[in-house]
Amino acid sequence: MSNFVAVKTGNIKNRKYHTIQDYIRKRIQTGKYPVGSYLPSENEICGQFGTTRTTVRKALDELLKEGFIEKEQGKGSKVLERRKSLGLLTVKGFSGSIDYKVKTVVTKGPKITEWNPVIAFSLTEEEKKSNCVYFQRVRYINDRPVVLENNWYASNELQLIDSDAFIEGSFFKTLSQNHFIEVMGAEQELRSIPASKEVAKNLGIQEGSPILHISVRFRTSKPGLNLYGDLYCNTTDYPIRNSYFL
Amino acid sequence: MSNFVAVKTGNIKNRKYHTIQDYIRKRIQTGKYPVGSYLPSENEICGQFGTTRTTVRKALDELLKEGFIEKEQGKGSKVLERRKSLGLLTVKGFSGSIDYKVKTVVTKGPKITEWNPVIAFSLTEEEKKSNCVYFQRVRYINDRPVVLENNWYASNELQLIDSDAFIEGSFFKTLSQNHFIEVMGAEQELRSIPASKEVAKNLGIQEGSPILHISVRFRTSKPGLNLYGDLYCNTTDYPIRNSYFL
DNA sequence: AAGTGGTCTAGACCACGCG
DNA sequence: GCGTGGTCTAGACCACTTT
Repeated sequence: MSNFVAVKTGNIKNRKYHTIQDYIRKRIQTGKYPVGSYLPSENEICGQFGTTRTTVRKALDELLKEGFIEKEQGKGSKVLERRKSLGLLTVKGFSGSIDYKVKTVVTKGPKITEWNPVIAFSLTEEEKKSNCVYFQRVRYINDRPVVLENNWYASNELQLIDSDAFIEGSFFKTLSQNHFIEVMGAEQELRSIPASKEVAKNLGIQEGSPILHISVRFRTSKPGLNLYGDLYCNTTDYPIRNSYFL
Repeated sequence: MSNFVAVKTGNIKNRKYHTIQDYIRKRIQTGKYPVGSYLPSENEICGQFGTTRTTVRKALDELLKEGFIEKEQGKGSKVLERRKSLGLLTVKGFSGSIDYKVKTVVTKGPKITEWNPVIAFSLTEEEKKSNCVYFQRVRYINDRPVVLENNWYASNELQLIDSDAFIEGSFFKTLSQNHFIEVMGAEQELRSIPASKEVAKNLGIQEGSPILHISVRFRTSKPGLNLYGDLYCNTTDYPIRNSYFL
């Protein structure tokens, strides 16, 4: 009898494992499966959705790839703190180390403006037609400014989010928990350049000293929504780190 | 009856999908499944190994993650050109674009020396005890020197490979095809620094102009073997690119 | 129509972690 | 010893691509 259910499963775009995957992801994003806790066992999930372990495991495998959970044999599937950053460039000391005091200050915006021409990537037609939301942040380590960061996104794709609403100062965390939007990938261009007068002033360094400039486009799970960034990093004391595993 | 076979499958460390995965990977590395060709169909592989599609698909899934193949629904599993570079930093234009003429020249070694203290990562005890193989390369784009690259690895882990033996000038390709060693991941530190006299001379630029310095440790599938790198990049005309997807 | 990969069922035994 | 995730069998139907 339950085979009739099976017949229904192969339907157009109604993949059962997607349903399970989306359900669990949303519960993680809204904190109903808190960070550090364990998901219900695979067999329990089978019961909840009337399916088999093969299908449940496929859903969990996807969440594993997305970085929401990790698996511990003999124990269960644990909800992870943050998404595992795969290849994301991070300032040494940012996120993780306790030896550093980290602070982020929003110095401009968010406000609606025209696109800024410094962006190293070509905008889509839809983005060109739209205005954009812009904001600027300065990141501090041990009370010294280390990164000056400009960000833009198309204002027709996402409302202006006030900086007061940033969860723990993080724009991405806000996107995930309040809008269910996730970062799917990114492209970056890195250059070594002399510091301009404005950058030098913001980072408290000499004009012309070597600065790492990063231009980045983040792609998100919301089609058409990209986040563009323009970062100026003083790497003298805190180099940029990037680790990845296959 | 055939269930008795199932009983045997769960054995210690003899995962059937690993056997299949290793077999296919080795055939790809040695060119028996040439780049661009299609693997035998999943059902054929089932026949060859006396197993079911679930197991074969698990093996192919792993090869997919490792970047050796891609899947095309309705057609088959295709052998990929190179391993998909996940988060690897590459000079814009290197590997892929036809607009650039790329050349690599080995300027020093390979030869056996002492470890160089510039390496930003701490060596393992085994590495400290061993001498190391060192070589230096300069990478050109359109006949202009763009990257000066120093490399080291522990000489007790891998014999000295003569630069003449580098397949297409690539050390990693040589490792894969002749030694079945793959890169499993890497850690990198990036800094923006003024060019030293030696770097300036090698890259044909002014002493003191901003240079991107990358210190990298590649981890390989051979336990204990790491490859260390020390790169100086002139990013004025060719920025460094880094893209990744989840 | 035939062949390929994608999804799914309904079981089974194994290795691991913990009380 | 029991529950958890890890591996595997032996089938089935679906969607996509090509002949």
